Amino acid sequence: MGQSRTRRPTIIDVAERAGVSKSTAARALAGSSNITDETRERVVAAATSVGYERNHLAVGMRSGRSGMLGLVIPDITNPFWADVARGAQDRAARAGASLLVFSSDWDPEAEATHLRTLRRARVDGAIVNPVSDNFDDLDRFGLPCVFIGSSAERFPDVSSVGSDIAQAVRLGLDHLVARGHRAPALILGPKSRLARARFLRAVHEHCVERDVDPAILAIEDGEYTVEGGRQAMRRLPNQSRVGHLAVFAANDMMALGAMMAVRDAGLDCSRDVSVVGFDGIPSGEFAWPGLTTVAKPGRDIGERAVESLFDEIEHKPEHRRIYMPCRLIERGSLADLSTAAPQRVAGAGRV
Amino acid sequence: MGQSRTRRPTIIDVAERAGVSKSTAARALAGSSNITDETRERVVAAATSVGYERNHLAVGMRSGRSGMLGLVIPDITNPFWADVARGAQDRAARAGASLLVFSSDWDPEAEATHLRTLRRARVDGAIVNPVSDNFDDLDRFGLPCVFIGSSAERFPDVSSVGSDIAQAVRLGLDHLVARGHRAPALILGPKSRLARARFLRAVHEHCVERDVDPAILAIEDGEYTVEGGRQAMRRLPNQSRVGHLAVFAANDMMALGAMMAVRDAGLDCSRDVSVVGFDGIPSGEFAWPGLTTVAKPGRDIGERAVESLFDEIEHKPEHRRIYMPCRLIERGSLADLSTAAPQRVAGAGRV
DNA sequence: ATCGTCTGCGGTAACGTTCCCATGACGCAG
DNA sequence: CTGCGTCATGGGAACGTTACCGCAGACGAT
Repeated sequence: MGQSRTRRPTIIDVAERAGVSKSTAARALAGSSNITDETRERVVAAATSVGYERNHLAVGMRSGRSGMLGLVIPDITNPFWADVARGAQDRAARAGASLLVFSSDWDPEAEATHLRTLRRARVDGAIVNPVSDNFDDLDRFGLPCVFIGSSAERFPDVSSVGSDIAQAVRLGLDHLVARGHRAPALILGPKSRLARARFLRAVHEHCVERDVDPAILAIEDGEYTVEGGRQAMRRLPNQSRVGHLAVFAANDMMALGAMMAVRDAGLDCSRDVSVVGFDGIPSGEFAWPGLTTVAKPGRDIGERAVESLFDEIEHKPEHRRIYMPCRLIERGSLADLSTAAPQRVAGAGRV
Repeated sequence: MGQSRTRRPTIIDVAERAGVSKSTAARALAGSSNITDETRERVVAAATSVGYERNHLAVGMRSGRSGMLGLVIPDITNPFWADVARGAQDRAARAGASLLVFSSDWDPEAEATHLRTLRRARVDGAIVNPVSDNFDDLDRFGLPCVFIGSSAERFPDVSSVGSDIAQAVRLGLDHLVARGHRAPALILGPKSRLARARFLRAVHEHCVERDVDPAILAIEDGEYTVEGGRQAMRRLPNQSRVGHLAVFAANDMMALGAMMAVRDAGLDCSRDVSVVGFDGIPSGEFAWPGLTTVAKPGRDIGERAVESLFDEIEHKPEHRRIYMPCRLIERGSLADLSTAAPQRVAGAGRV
């Protein structure tokens, strides 16, 4: 309504008002060297009185630093990634930087487009969950860069932050074993994804330590979606062999889909089938039964990624790989077979 | 790895390479007037060969337009708001603009801080879900601005985009009535929120049209959270009076909380109690039973908000209020009493 | 008293872009 | 042949900021 559509005041307006040169005004506002207290106060007073606000574009132009960071994630609509974005945004804001967020939709082309946009916007650096497998595309960023997620492993020369999948798998399996499920079936992501391989490797190691032959584990693949989990569950050998089927899914969405498949089949989750997920998305809390899952610290990952990115921008050339610990969230989707009358599975002992 | 850490090429580099002046290079790259085809081609070739990319900071500085927009929402972690952000981001990208996203956490102070940050970043405009009730704070933006959400009603002089709550309530109530629930209880948000009043008004109108006295509706308030819904549900007069309790919640999170309270009480949702939500968040799909809800078009709202913001920036001074239609998502949380043997409620007729 | 040094401040250039104006070449009409 | 209009191009300024350099005055030391 009443807001005057006039030009925003510049440092020159401030200088004139304070009766000094713009150099002096700039120095006073920068807070630094060789200024009389009296002058500084006059400048500061003038600045607030005209409502001066430093123009970041001009600063960026002069300094070569825009004070902006980019974040490219597969899907801001997925609560896990939103959590990452949230952490990154907070951490950036604390350092006085702003965050440009883009969703790549798992599309390498969209990813490339967004990265070009970020470069043009002159962001100081970017955090990317690489969807593309193409090293050349990524190498040509010409931008300080930090990767998120397992696929980052593909690019050994770029700093990365991710969750500690080995520890997470261990957490999930320990819990399963403690509840009497010694050889759970696995629902994994597409074979093309590196995360799948890492998950599987961790499972194998855990099995070997427990003298369980990993080969006996039933495995189904699917897309990282509800529908993918649902279909994978349907393909899983049903519990003809064992009295109770336990499933460890590599993703909460898939786990929820698996639970739906269980219901579709007229069975009961946790009585007939146990499900453990991986991610820690809020939907798992509202499912019935609540989804027991291994939660990734999305927010922390976002924060650490920004910190790593700052290091990268400062040319501290220590490319690092950071793995954040996950934690188990126990809800109702896992049956406790350990205290119940031992069934075939629980009593199977070492296979 | 091998990327050279050299200076990014400027238009002057392009000009030199093409053997023309920077003015000519600029004209050629702008695609416009009075350029020989031959020169233009030479410049374009030079540009691609040195990998030139226009510096948006410099453009912004020269033109006074940064090509960036701001979005301030309560919580990016909430899927509904993430959806809004997604729509806004897409629409902005289509117009060649970038989006700065901030979460205010329902905190007026954080909101003010973020708006200051946006002003300093020299965004061309901002989309805000106003948390603050303080008109002065908001008026002093000095930024082209579009509001989202019901609270925007408080500020009649600012364009706004929101969901059509009247239509949404009608949709929900029509569905409830069609299923035989003539007088559902309501779980609403805090009295301070304008959205509550609008919701309630729409309910009243609907009741009056059906010759139902609105006063007979049981109403409980709560925070817009799962816990808020859970507690509100507990306070609701239980079904001593009526055989079956139907609840219309003003928010999906509250609806999910209500469903949890039903389970806590040892009752069954949809057999003993029906619940209808409002928002359309994904969690409602995975709850059991699936949450029947009125879904807001978050993504569309984000897109339209950006379009309105562009109008605002162009100084088209038609402050407008846009209400987007909602749609019903039918899942399992609502019992159908219309076909079943009419119970007391269904048979109650007009009260 | 003179010289050197230090301190506070002003002038100016530079970041990369675009826009306005000037300049020179060329064609065409008088 | 001259004058004028048109068109492609070049030169320069401006956007707002900061860093560097230089200058003037003050003050201590010789």
